[in-house]
Amino acid sequence: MNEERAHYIQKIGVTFEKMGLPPLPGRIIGLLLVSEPPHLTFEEIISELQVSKSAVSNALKYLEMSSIVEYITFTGGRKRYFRLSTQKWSKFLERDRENISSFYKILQDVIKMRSNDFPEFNQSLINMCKFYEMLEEYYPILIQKWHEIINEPNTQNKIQSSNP
Amino acid sequence: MNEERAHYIQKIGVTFEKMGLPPLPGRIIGLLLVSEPPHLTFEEIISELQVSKSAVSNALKYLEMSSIVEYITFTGGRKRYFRLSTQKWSKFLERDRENISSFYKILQDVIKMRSNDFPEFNQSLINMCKFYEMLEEYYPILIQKWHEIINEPNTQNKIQSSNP
DNA sequence: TTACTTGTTCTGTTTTTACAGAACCAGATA
DNA sequence: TATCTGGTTCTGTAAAAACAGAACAAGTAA
Repeated sequence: MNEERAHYIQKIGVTFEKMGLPPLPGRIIGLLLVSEPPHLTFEEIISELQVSKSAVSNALKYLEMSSIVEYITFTGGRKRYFRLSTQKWSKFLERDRENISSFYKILQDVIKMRSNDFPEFNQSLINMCKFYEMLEEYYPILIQKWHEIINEPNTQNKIQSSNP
Repeated sequence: MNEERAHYIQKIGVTFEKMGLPPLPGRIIGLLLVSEPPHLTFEEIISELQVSKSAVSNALKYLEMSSIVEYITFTGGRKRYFRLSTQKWSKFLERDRENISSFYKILQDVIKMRSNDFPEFNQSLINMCKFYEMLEEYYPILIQKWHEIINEPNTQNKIQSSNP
């Protein structure tokens, strides 16, 4: 575990904490991002991050439920290799959107509940609503566009990495 | 404090908790959304939510720093009336985007750090990056569009609320 | 069968968070 | 000046979160 790696794992960890994940899941994401290979065993995670089995077990359970991590097994082996689930990545992104969308629904209810005694405030709530409407409208388009871009065969193999 | 109001305050509170806010700030947002008038004094917040002065003081400090709540004073009075800062609302939204953007920067660094030994994984990281690039590109456009929509004078006064 | 590998689950501890209560303080008022 | 109003800050506490360590379980190998 060299300095730079440890630094990134740390940094990625706090970034994901800010996004609402517990600390260890955040650091596991960091570890799996910088690891070569990008799949690690249970024990490797423990020894790299110096945490207990139980903590790792719970953190991995959390990450699997959140569609962030999955595991694979190699030929016949019972041992699991955990890795970032890049396929389901967009599913994870959607979690934020669910919060947004649930707040949007609440806002609509609130607007209906309110009297007309404070029209300025009501209007600003309506304006907020409009923003979320736009978000709901454009987000699926964005996802769609993204799938188009990453499936373009001519860019598919343009892998750029500085280390040879 | 009637049933329906209390229910919404609760619901809004948990929604904002999921978005990373502490419980009381979340409930204060809920309270200020359903209150008529939409501005309340320090004491009113205390008596409505049945919490301590210190808790409210800290929660309001937190909400002001987050650009969610501001206060106004009426003619000469020393008393502050706290309300949702609907002007700065988009600033609050931007906080999420800052997390996203900081993760995007990390991702770019990680891609540079990695060897070419696992090109498939590297490619999926690059694809993730592309999604964030798109987000960074379209979000400001969305904000811009939103401002255009809410400033259209013909829709400005179309206030629709069910209660007369 | 025993024993080992690969985790999981349970129990307890440490740390952090959220809040209460009281002391405190600054400006307005009497 | 003292006193009241409108908060803030300090100190302590209860509850929750994050984790460690040990016991446990399920499959594999010997």
